[in-house]
Amino acid sequence: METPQRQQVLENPSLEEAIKAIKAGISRHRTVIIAGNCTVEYDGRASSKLEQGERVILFKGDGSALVHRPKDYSPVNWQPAGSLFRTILTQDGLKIRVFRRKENETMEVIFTDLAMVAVLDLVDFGEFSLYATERDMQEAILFKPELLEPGFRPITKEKAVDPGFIDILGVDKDNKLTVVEIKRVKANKDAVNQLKKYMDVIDLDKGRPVRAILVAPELGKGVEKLLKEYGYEYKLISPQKCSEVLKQKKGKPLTSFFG
Amino acid sequence: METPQRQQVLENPSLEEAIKAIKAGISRHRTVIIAGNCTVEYDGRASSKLEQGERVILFKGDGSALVHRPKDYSPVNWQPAGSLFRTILTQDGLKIRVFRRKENETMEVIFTDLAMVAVLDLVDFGEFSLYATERDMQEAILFKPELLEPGFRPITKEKAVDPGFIDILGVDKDNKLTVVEIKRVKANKDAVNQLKKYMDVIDLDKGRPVRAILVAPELGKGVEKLLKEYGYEYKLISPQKCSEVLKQKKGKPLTSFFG
DNA sequence: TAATAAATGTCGTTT
DNA sequence: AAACGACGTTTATTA
Repeated sequence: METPQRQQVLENPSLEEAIKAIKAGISRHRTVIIAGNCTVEYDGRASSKLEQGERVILFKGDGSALVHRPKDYSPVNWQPAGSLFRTILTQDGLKIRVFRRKENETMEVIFTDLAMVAVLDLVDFGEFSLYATERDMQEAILFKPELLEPGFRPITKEKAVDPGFIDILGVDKDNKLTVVEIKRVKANKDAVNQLKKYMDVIDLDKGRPVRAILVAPELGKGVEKLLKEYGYEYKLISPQKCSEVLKQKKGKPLTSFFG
Repeated sequence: METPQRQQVLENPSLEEAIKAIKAGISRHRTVIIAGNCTVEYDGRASSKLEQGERVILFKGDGSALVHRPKDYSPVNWQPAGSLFRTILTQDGLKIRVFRRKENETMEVIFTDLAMVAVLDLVDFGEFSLYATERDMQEAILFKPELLEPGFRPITKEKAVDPGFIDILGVDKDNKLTVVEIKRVKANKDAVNQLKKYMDVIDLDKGRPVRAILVAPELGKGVEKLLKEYGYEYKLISPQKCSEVLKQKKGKPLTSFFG
């Protein structure tokens, strides 16, 4: 009886050697890394063809797959999680077919030469925390409304109106209704238009003066002018600052979760 | 004198063994794959912290880096091409610092245990061709205008107007000016609004009736209604169909290029 | 360098 | 299942 290995690494294996390890790895939902000469075809929402060349391909236990060339951050071909893998030895080489039912998409990788095959049993329960998202900014302003301006009091968050959701709806020190739109990066004209959509329906509903404030760390070209045209205001707040405020509130950010 | 190896694969190496291979690989712009137990910290536009766990990390010769957990298509942390790597052995473990000057961003991976280190010299000049992009659809309609409707004649493509670029501007069989907006996936309300922005300035400029046609393989909810409100039209064309047409035109798609 | 629009965008949330 | 918006979006194109 064989001892189950936690990992298996093959260097320059034959296709026959490799296929056994790959099939075993995939069926056990291991992480399979293959480096070698291959072609890739994709057919689905679009279609693509990648000619012969040496790449690194990752097959993960959740059914996601990535084809990485020796350059670039983004994979040249891929399929998201939930795909099905089928590995067979053909006369063209070692073929791994990745099928995603949801989008009826297929990606086929055919290896002619293998430099390395690694089958790994990765254990990863590490917590991932991302700080300074737009949600963090919203939370920070709700927790400490004076970040926006003295006397501001939030009424609701994610207030549903016809065109969508108002990030924060509140009243200012003079009890005037105030619509707050938050962007965590430089705000462009679209952000102002989004704000205008909310203002249009708010105006209709109440028929009384309402303030509109765009919150962002920076404004894009022509955005200040556009804000002036509509009579809206701008408040510079950085996501970093909000992150700081949230750290006071609690040890962990909202966006923490467990693997 | 050593024979320069084309690749080096270390299984369960010590940090001391590994660092030599990694440093050599990075300095020669090789593709370096590391699997092992690590923590990751990121600081830049946002910031993040990833606690201990086993992952696969890719470092590419162009300065891109990816941290992949055993699940998910997308990397949990990354840096795009152009980043600088610095590898050092600290008392916390083997630390690889990835710095991107452009955004002033830093990603730090600290390995405490290594399952595998692979340094590969990948050679990849394979041509990549992607079919059925929005650009392909535009080209197809320009090449065979009857795809849109009989008698249609394009005047210009990518016509610059104040809000942006009109995909195709042409005249119909009755010589009426026609604005064509192309979407390669299901068109939503934004597509209609984009079309409206163009129509607003076209109307202003000419003061004569203009047709607006939204081209897409499908319409989202409420889009047909919105089109009717504005008096715009819809023409169903699939990117696949356009791809077919282009194949007639020439052997290769427009979007082919060389590595 | 900044702005704009596309992407096999992906990914979450809500209807 | 579709719609909607955020994303450390990334990427390409153009002014």
